[in-house]
Amino acid sequence: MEKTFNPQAIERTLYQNWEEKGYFAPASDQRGDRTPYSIMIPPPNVTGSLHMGHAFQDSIMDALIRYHRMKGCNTLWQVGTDHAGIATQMVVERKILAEEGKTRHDYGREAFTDKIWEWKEASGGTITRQLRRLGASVDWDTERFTMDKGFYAAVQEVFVRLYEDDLIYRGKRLVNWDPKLHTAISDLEVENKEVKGNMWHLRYPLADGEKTAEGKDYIVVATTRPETMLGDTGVAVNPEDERYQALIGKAVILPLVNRRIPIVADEHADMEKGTGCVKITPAHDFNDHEVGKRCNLPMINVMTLNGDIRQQGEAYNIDGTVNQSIDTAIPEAYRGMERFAARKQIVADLDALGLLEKIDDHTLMVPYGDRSGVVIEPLLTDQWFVRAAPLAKPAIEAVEDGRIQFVPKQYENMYFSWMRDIQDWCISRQLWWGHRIPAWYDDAGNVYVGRNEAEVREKHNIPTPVVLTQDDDVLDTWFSSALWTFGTLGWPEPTDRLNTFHPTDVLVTGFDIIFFWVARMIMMTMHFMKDEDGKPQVPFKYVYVTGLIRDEHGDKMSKSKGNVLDPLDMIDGIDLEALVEKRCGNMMQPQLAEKIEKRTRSTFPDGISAHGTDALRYTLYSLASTGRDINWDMNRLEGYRNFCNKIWNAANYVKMHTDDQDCGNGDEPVELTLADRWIVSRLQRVEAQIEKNLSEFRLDHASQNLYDFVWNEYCAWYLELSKPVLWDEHAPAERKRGTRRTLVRVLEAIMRLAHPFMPYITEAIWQNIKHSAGVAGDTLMLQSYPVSDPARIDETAERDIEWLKSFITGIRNIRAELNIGPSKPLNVLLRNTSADDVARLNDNQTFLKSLAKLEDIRVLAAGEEAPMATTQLVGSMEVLVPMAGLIDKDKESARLNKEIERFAKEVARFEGKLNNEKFISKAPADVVAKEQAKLAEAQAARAKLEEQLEAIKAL
RNA sequence: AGUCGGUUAGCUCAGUUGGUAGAGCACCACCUUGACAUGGUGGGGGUCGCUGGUUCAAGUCCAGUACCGACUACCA
Repeated sequence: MEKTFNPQAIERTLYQNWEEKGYFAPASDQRGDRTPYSIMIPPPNVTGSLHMGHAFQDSIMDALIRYHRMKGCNTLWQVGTDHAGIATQMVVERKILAEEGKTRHDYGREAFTDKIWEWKEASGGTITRQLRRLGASVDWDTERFTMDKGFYAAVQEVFVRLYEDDLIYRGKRLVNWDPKLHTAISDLEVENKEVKGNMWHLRYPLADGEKTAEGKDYIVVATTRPETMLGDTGVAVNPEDERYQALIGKAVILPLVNRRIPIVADEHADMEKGTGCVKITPAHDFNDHEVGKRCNLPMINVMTLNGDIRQQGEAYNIDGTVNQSIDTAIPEAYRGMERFAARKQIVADLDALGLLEKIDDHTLMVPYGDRSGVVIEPLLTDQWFVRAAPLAKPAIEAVEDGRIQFVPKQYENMYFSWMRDIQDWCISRQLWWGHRIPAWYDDAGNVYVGRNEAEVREKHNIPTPVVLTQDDDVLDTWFSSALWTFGTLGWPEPTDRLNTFHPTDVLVTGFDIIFFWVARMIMMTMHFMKDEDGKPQVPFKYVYVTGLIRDEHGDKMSKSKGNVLDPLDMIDGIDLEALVEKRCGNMMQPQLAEKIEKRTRSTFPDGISAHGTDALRYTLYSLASTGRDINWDMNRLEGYRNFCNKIWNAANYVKMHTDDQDCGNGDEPVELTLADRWIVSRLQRVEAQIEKNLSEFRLDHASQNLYDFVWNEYCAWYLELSKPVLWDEHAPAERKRGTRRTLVRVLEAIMRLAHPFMPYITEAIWQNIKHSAGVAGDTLMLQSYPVSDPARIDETAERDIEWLKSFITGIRNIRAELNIGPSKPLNVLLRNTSADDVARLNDNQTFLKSLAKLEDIRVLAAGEEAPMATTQLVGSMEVLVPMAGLIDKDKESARLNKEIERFAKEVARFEGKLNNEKFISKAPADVVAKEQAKLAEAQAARAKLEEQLEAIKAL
């Protein structure tokens, strides 16, 4: 082993070896009871790269997988990537525009999708390479892609069956239209942002000479979108509204357009808001659309797919059929105008006509496309939808009755609130990259759905001369990823893999995609996957919802903020210039570069040093608490890098004393010291803690348990306690043998315990010590996970070591207080010793002398006068360090006074409690007894310290 | 507007069924002793957002309140 821990020297070769040997595959391992345990990786975008969120979630999955694999489960971690429709298509479109000045239309559909496949082949490996660096023990043999052949078949099958079950339909509906990307998007892909805008109050003249109650010949409607008035087909007032009772059923003349539109009564109109009159544009507003349905108002579409004003409106009845009776002319002035320009013009024209009552400032929520960043337009188009409510019902029940559990549980609320009010899901996208919808049309516009054209022809008896054309649209990416748990296992074929590994055990994901993915996966899986009794199968038993990793200030990591941290840079390190280039180069908004550069230079003046994968992973585990936001902290990373170093050096020490030595693996007798028995006992406890915390997905606690044990017990105390035994030439062979054996076996157990968290360093060390520890095997990965054995918990040894520790700490305390160097040997005297103290003293002279650097320890004889000394208490025993000439009277008095005060406070607190009648009578007896014992102890301590103070003063 | 989080040491965060507040980093002092200075030893530092209530006992349970945040819906 190298002298200092150097992660880069070990990581790559270890991973390669694991992968080559096939240890990640379920079949590689034949130990244990082989209970299936499976996790499906949330498929990252195929052309993406690993960010902190991936590193976080994948590290958690790897820990769970490695833990269960070591426990002897038949373990599958399914890996794969997502074709990521819009995201990938956009990347390639941008690329060809930048490199060739072409658009996708220059290429044509087929050539363009070929181009994307090329790009996928070229850059698709990045994220999987990075997964390897992270140590992810995924089963590479069965890697999947959401557009591979098998998945394609699964998607077609699902679509066809849902259509046959009347759970998919096509229709002209109002959808969220992205005028830049030219596609419909689902509700979830719309981001509502608060924007400062205006409210325009418009006068609509009444028809037929009608007058309002106030005698005016117009009514006033308020709107934030005046341009849509071109498509108004009514004005609504509340049926209860007395002001307008007389006008219901009458009409207004729509200004500029001069269309006569009715005044209708609908509860949508709020009497409290504005004037109480609302213009109704059923083709351009979701609420108005509903009003249109209720009041049977036609819809007039006045916008193009670009979001410009049409040359001529399109009229539909509310059921979507074409309406030819309405005049859909659009005033010439606005034809072809961009939507926001049209808004300006229309307002100006209304003003000129004296129809603009007033303009108010108004803050409103505006919908933006999450990919394009442009304002979304509600638009009437033909789209495919999934009827969500029937699918949601069993999916809700599965969470209600606990077949699926969210961890932390609070996320169930989020799930329920969305699922119980679920809207139909628009699944068609006007893109080229994705799963093409398996629907065909004939010239008459009839639609046929089937697995392929041949099937469609056969089923519907369509002769060859009839031309069928396939639907141009593709499916929402989330439609295919909703099939991930069973699609990856071979469905629709009834494969062994499906039978063995479905339902999966746990889904690890962020709360941000509960709606996008988790909910839809539950719905789809429960519809298609049934167990032997025909009951719906859930996709997974647990949903472990992680928080989102943010930067050190709690800000979301984003390229435009320049605060993105690349997990690979944590592992391998990066110099400042490279980091600046990475953050500022190739930016969509170059004007931010200067600010980002400045920020980067001040946050990382020396770049980022290499910390290794294990340190990165350990940091992620330690941060994996139940909160929703997780603030990244470089200091923690450094702390855990140090932890790795600590482990490495401890292993060096162990090797130094065990390599080629008799480690008690044969038949020779061994003697176990108190320290040996103690560390074995403590090991059982930490094993139990880790087991419990892993079962509750508290990896933060588990990693903390391990850290405490390794650093504060094994390294800080046990290794020190082993030294006097191993250094002592005269120590009996069986004792040395026992200590060597314990030393190396506990280290070996620690390596197994820690392996799911820090796979590299543990494997590297384990390979070095396995022989001394008396274990065989090619890899730590397939060793059994340590199980706590309650029979090996030794409470006596634990109490004895506590005594020893407080003795040693007491001496160290005196050294620090009196400025006595750690290497200066001391003589100590003991007073007020109990039988236990004497016994412990006799058993542990060597330990005490070595760790506290003592020359002699002697119990004061009865009646013997104690010399001038400074004192520490170990329970009721007094440890005296004679201070011939050393004493600083003032300093020592001050120290004693401080101690006395501390105990006096305690005494007061306990006395107060115990004098409380109610406490005595109501608190449980054991609590009272404990308080009494504490009081007595504090009182005794105070008394002794006071005695000493007197003695000092008397000097 | 609704739902759900958060508010604990200078910073980032733990705190499991109510029983005298913890970690890492930072800080102070001392120490290069035969695993480790990416280290060791000792130490300082918190009226647990605020107000009430339940209880012998509240960071922990209940009610209210302030601030911060997320999500959902809506605002003509």
